Amino acid sequence: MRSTDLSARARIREAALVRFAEDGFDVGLRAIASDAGVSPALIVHHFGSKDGLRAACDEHVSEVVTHLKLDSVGPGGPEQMLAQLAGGDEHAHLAAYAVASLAAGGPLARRLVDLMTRATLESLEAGVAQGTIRPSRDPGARARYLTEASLGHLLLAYRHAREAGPVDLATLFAQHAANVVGPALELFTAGIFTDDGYLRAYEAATTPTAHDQGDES
Amino acid sequence: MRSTDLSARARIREAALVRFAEDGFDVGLRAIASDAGVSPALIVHHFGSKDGLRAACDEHVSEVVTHLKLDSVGPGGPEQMLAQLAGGDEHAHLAAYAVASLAAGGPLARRLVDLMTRATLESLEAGVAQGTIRPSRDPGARARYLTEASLGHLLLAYRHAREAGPVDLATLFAQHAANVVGPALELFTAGIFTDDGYLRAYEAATTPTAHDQGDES
DNA sequence: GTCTATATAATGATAGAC
DNA sequence: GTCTATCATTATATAGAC
Repeated sequence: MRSTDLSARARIREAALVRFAEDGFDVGLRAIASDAGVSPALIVHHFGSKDGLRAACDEHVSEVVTHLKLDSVGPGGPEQMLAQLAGGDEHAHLAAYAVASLAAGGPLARRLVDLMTRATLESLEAGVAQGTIRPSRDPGARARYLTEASLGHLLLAYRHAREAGPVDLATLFAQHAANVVGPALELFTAGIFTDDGYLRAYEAATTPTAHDQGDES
Repeated sequence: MRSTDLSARARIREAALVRFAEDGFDVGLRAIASDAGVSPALIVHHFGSKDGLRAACDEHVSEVVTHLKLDSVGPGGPEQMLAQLAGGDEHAHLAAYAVASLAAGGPLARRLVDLMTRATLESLEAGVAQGTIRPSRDPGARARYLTEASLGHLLLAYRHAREAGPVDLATLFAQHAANVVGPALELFTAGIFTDDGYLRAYEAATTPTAHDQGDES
């Protein structure tokens, strides 16, 4: 909490956060330096290298997201966490950076996926306890599956929108939700199979009977 | 079908296909030229520019994939199409390029997503006719939702694997399938909600009653 | 068609004055 | 801490000989 935190170093990090989110991680140091109103050399002086700058951005976002009180995920999926981060307050550019980071990959991406998986698991288990969500054979695998699938879906939509032009996250989330809610509710309510033949066959193959157990030949 | 097709031009395109897939689209012309055993200038001579080279790769893959007889998608999802392309025969590097292209975005990506969405729709409708798949309120939206979600999920796994090291597609597909089959079958068989409250509420809000219709004030 | 040699532009990073 | 000036590298693309 040094007072220098409000100075050039923080200004550079903020500018980088925005530039990385808007133009991708291939953007040059000169553009960031120009946005921050400093010289390119000062960036290197403060962060060591471009990777150091990105690492500082990652750490900052990771810290804020981790310590943020997020509502339960609910049936909308983990993209609600991002939408919540993006919505309204001054964390909007953090959300933009988080989404860009998820789309581009890198160290922060895995952390965010894990974080959302955990939140999804908690939400699902709460639903199970309440009786609104069906129990699962493997709750952890289900939470990871649902989280990664809906996140991957969102990132596909994000990339698609980005290729058309600058992305407004609020618009993106709204349009994506509109496309997804119907089919998702349908799927989550009744599945797509008319009977449980596939699942029963899979369970029969993966959960060995008492007779099969201990027979390794 | 000119005989020159077997010469340097084709060799460059093949080398580019492999390099783009393995190292991403940021790879330099020098690396591709070296692989093809030609000078960088010859690449520009034949393809005009680096983008021209990529466009030629896109077109080649697009053409092969479009004219390929692919089995129906089935419950495994659209990644089966890619796994089928990758498996066995000499199209393996085309599949690698297709996956890399899907992961990185660009013009080919949208074409492939559309293609797989159509295949998924056909497969689902066949299942509906057979009685194994439940009918949908909006079959087109459902096919797109399922295709994009499972593709997005696969691409997340692909990127994750790539960041660890070189990717063998067959291994990737196998591991991803192993992680996904259980939760997917569970979801596709019975959903995750214990009752249809959410869906009924959504349907009530989006399908206006006879009384509501025509009332736009 | 294919090459060597080069032009031109942009990058990340450094040196050293202030 | 912050700057100017510059270096070294790499990139795509071009010019022109053969």
